[in-house]
Amino acid sequence: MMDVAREAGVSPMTVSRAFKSDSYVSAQTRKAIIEAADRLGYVMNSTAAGLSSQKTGFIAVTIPSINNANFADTVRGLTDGLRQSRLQVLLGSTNYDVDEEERLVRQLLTRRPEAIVLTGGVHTDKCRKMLENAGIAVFETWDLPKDPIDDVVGFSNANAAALLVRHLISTGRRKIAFLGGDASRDTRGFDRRRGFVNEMNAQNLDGNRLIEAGPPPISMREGAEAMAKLLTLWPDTQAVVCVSDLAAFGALSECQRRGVDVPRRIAICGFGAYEISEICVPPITTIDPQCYRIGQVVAQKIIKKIGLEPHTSSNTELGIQPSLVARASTGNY
Amino acid sequence: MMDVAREAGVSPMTVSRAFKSDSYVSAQTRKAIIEAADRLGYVMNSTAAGLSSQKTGFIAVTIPSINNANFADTVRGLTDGLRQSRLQVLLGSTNYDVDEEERLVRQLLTRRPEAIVLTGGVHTDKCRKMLENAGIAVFETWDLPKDPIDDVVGFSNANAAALLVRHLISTGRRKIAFLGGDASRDTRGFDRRRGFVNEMNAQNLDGNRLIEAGPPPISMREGAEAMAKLLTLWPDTQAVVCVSDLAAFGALSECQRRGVDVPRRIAICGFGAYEISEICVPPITTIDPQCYRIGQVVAQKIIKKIGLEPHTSSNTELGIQPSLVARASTGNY
DNA sequence: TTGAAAGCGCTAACAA
DNA sequence: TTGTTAGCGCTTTCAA
Repeated sequence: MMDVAREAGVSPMTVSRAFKSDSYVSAQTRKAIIEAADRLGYVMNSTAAGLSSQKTGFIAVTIPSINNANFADTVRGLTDGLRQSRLQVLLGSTNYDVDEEERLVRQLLTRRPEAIVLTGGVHTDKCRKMLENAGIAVFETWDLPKDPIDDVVGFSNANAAALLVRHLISTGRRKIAFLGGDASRDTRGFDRRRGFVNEMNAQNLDGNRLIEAGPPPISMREGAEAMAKLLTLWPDTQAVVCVSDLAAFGALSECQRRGVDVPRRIAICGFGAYEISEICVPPITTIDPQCYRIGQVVAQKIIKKIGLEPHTSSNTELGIQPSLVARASTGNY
Repeated sequence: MMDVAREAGVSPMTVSRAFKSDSYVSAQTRKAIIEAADRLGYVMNSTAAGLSSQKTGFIAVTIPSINNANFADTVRGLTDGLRQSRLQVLLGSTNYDVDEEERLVRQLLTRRPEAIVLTGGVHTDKCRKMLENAGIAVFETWDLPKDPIDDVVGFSNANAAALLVRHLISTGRRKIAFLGGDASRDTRGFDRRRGFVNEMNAQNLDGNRLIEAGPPPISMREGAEAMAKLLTLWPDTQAVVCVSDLAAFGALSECQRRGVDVPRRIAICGFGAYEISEICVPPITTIDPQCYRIGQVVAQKIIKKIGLEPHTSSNTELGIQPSLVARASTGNY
């Protein structure tokens, strides 16, 4: 920066100002400085800027897996929402594991992000404590935790699953199964199963047709295998709620392979409104959790909060309303 | 850190050492320091550490879209490969746009990453210059640029497409179409099309059956629409090479909707070895570009290079060998 | 194995 | 609108 200042014939401080869009620098001085910087191939050093200003410009984000279109959509919403700001997403993935999440959160906090966005509302005690101590805005998403750390932008996975159950019942099905992972890690998947069981019981139906397809996340292949298991165990099943569209598509493909008619012989629904559920034949009934919108809303809230500093907890939990998308895979019974 | 030092009864320098796994600190001193830090809720400040040591621990990575399982797999391979090191991925997406890439690269370089990993080998002049000036290892991936900036871990998209053409010809097809985006942005998609046309010409076949499905990336829906167009324009087409598995699955779904038999009436192949191509009915012939492996290899190279500093260009371009995965969607002609 | 002094490259605060 | 001074929280270097 000193080199640029010398080249442009100004003080380093003026160079610093020229690189911040808001600061008061005369247009021609700024132009001269930018040109000098270009000539010298100078690129700002955000590390030094962050140390000095105590503002790193980072928004830390944790997702279970980078390989999941739902979470990727939330990150897109967040990134797009922050594009016009000085803020930049710093992303890490937890592999659906709270201990891994704790490690990741610790690592991310060393970067002094100005806010942190978590997927899910279940964390280790240590992790929770670190987050509370960090003195920054904390967002829990994709869930509705009973005792939130700070702010929440999410929805009830249990209620969303119940929506599917009622839809299936309204189309005349009674013998309904749930296909998901084991309850070990994916708490959102577990909540969906809980929502399924509760709603089945509330409707005086048997909520015990549960197929476990291994540790989350469930792949298409595992969905197919689980469907094979289901057809063997309870061949009279009339409908199945799958923990995600990927599992649901796997299940559908297994039916196609076996010549099992969907939806007449068995109805299938998924979760997540992945593109595939819209395009496959028949298209799959699903829940749209509004992934992109979750990210967008978090971005808006962050911009609003980081304006008023230091962090003032305004804590207006925002419920997302997942919507049922009824399609042919649950029609014509 | 001074507070922790006071709490533990040592100097700040000793605390600093205690937090670096390699440094010489007696086991009991370290234990006391870690406990003191825990009591105080202290978390290291990587910003200050980075400024002082001139090592930020960041590896910058650019991908066209976070919403693409192929690139996500490469990022996974990279992240997994760096897990045991002190290095952390700093990810950004370019939206398949070189100008956006330039902006992103500039932003990422302000964070002073110790290496940068790019998707693709086509960049703006300014972007290239910035990268050359940065004095860090630069990796171009998913491509085989003629004039690489530094190091390369990729493959020839054109050759991979030719592989598919030869496969289709070997199964008896002659009237073959290509289904992809317009050539505006996705240079890898464009290279695949080029490889298709060249190979068709080399085999004395008509390489002009090209369907453009809009700006990249091509969604499943656009793949379906493009297939509809293809069946109208050239109804006697015997096979179609799609720019990606997503487009291919869209095309397949359109055939199912119309009762067009795949592979007897028309064969379909894709690109990318996405999970869907393996699970759908019939499974889709594709190219496996070894996404995860690309990331793994880059991680290995980075660890090797960042050891020997400052950056010594060892520049051993590593060719990835994409493999053909022949499946039912191109069988039984 | 531990400590003291200096400084990484920038920005806040104040002055002109 | 521009400049001066001090210091952000660590690590490097050198000494003990």
